[in-house]
Amino acid sequence: MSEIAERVARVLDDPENWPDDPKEAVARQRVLADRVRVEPLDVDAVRLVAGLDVSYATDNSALSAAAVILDVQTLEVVESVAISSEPTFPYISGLFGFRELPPVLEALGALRTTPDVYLCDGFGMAHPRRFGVASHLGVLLDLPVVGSAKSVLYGKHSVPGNERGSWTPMVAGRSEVVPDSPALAREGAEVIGRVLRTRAGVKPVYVSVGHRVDLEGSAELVLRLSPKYRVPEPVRHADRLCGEHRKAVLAAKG
DNA sequence: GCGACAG
DNA sequence: ATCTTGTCGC
Repeated sequence: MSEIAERVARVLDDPENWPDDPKEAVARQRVLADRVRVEPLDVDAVRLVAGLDVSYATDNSALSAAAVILDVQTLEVVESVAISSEPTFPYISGLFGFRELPPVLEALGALRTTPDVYLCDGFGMAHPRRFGVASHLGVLLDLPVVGSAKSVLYGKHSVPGNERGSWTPMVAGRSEVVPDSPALAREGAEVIGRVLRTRAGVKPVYVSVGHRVDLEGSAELVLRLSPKYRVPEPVRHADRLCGEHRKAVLAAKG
């Protein structure tokens, strides 16, 4: 059993990690959020990235997770895993991890290749309690995780330029005030993420630090992983795979 | 009290 | 997230 598989087993087996009540879940987030660490990410040193995603039926009857490892240089799939299970926690905005991480962890435990970085479809620190699913996963396993979301949950920002690669900062807070230069220069502006245009003229993605990476490196990595489409390749592959897997399991069950 | 609300 | 036809554009 790999080192990561062992960590996964310990994390899944600890009841403390899986509250069944939203109130307890929020309390748990506040505790774990203190363990989030920002560390430099040397993008040039990254070889393998694992994209993660989850798919589920509207009626909550099934839920599948996929982990797909890609070579950053060639963007070719090195290994992929998909598993299926049932939801154990409801969908509540801000409490994603408690619903999606159990199956994601199961998939990660089945991987035989060890990626350098993990990429989640969701937020890291750009979250009301600075503890989105990417941070949640990162802290549970103490591994480097980057968050890449498709819409905003929390924070304010202005709109980046239309060219691929342009970006604007996401700042903590809920007011209508956008973080223009004076606002950022102002003391106390807390940058929690980055709005990144990965494709010219197309809606941007929202990048944030999950755990043990930094925002600059995370954004650079996401941009490299999105040479053609809005969503970074590892997540696109994982999205497609878990969707197919869920349908296949559904068909098999009848 | 009211509006917002990742996937 | 999922359910889905047609449609606009490179």
